[in-house]
Amino acid sequence: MERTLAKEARQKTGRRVRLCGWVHRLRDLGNLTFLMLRDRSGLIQVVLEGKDHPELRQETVVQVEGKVVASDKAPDGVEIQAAKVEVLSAVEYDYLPLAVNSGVIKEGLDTILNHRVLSLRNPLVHGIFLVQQEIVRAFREFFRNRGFTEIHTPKIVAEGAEGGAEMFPVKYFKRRAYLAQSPQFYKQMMVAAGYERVFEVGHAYRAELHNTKRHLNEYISLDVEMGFIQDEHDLMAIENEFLRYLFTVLPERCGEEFAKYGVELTDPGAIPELTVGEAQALLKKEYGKSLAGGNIDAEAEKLLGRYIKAKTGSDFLFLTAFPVAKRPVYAMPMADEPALTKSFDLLYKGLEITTGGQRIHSHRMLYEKMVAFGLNPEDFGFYLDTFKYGVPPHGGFAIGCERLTMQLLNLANIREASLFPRDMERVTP
RNA sequence: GGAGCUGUAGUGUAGCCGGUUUAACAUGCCAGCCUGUCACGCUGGAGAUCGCGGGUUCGAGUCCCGUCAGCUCCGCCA
Repeated sequence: MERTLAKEARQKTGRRVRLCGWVHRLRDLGNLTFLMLRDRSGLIQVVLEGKDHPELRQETVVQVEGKVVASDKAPDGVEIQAAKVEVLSAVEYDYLPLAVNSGVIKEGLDTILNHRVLSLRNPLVHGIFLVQQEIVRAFREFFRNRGFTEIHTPKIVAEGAEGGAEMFPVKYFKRRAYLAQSPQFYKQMMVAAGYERVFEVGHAYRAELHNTKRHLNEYISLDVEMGFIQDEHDLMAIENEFLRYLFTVLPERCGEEFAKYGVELTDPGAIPELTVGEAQALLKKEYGKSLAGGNIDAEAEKLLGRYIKAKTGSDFLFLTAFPVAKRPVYAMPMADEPALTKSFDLLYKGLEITTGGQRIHSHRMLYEKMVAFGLNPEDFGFYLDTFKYGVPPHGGFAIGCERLTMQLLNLANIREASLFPRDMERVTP
């Protein structure tokens, strides 16, 4: 008999089916036992009559055969009257280290992460990665539909995009290499290679000594780079469009998950913008907070997020016109204001989820910038050489996938949005 | 790199200005009863050398030092 998923049982009411899954919960009433069966599609109630069952415990892997019956007394109006229950795989634990079947997560983050396979079985935790999957899927769909090519760039690299201090060194045969902190150089090179528009879903590695609820040392970067732009506003426009698409598609594809997290997604509309200068003036005026040249710290991000939400109703805010000193060497300076760059950040609920901007496409300008930044152009040979052969005006941005997931679901810690987070202390599981 | 906080059954917490219990509560676990549960209920039971090491003291889960682990924040960033 073909396997039926919990979700599909309803369509087979009156028929005999075979279901497979885990014992989510047992309610033993003596001569009657209710078994909640969990599979990848969800939960369904199985009714076992009599006392004669195989040894069932929570999380035992079982196969059930029985008739699908519609019943007002069943949790979802449908249940399985079991004729046969078979243990496919027994459990051997003394205690479950965490509650797989609770509606709320009471365990601490450490317990959740140490027992990741079990915590991911909890439907609430499970849902986080269904949402994340849909974010990535929507990202791919959206950009493919606009003529972007999906690329895969190396994660073992020779030099960093912003220096070398925050990179993980790798012993690479007889020399030293690093884990890529960003696909920056390579995605620009793919624009130059004639693909014009590229995107990548890939890991980025940061050896920063940070230990906060919004930082990981390994994270998924949703990268975009496109050629033949007018300026950074083209990039902001397409990111804005992507977010509107995402917010349309997510409720359709994982509305249940958002409901569980009590989140309602509404069209972000046109995202408001402030220059860094305007934002600083506003922070000074509204909150008496002064910041050093071009700096927007974490507290400022939160305040701006709150302010914009109150003023415009938007959860998003673009910050633009960052000073040269606050941006990497490849950031395009403004023609009429060379101390500022054509770059932007995107805040979502008071947290930076994107950095982007127009890049320098002139070989000479880039070379001179590197010298001005105290970098040795020879260290960037293959990247710098690219610009000798005709690179269109271009730019791009990157979205932190875990950060977006976290903010969408209002998670308290970014580690919850990573299957197996890597932070300063954690390399296992 | 800097700063602060926490560590008590499987899990989540209480107890913490030294002595009142055999360290409490919830949940989970085990056993028994129950044919409509849905966080099932009821009865009974097991489960903690209070992270580890040292010190102060007549006496330490409680105070001090060290150590390990975790969390949070700053800088930096997605």
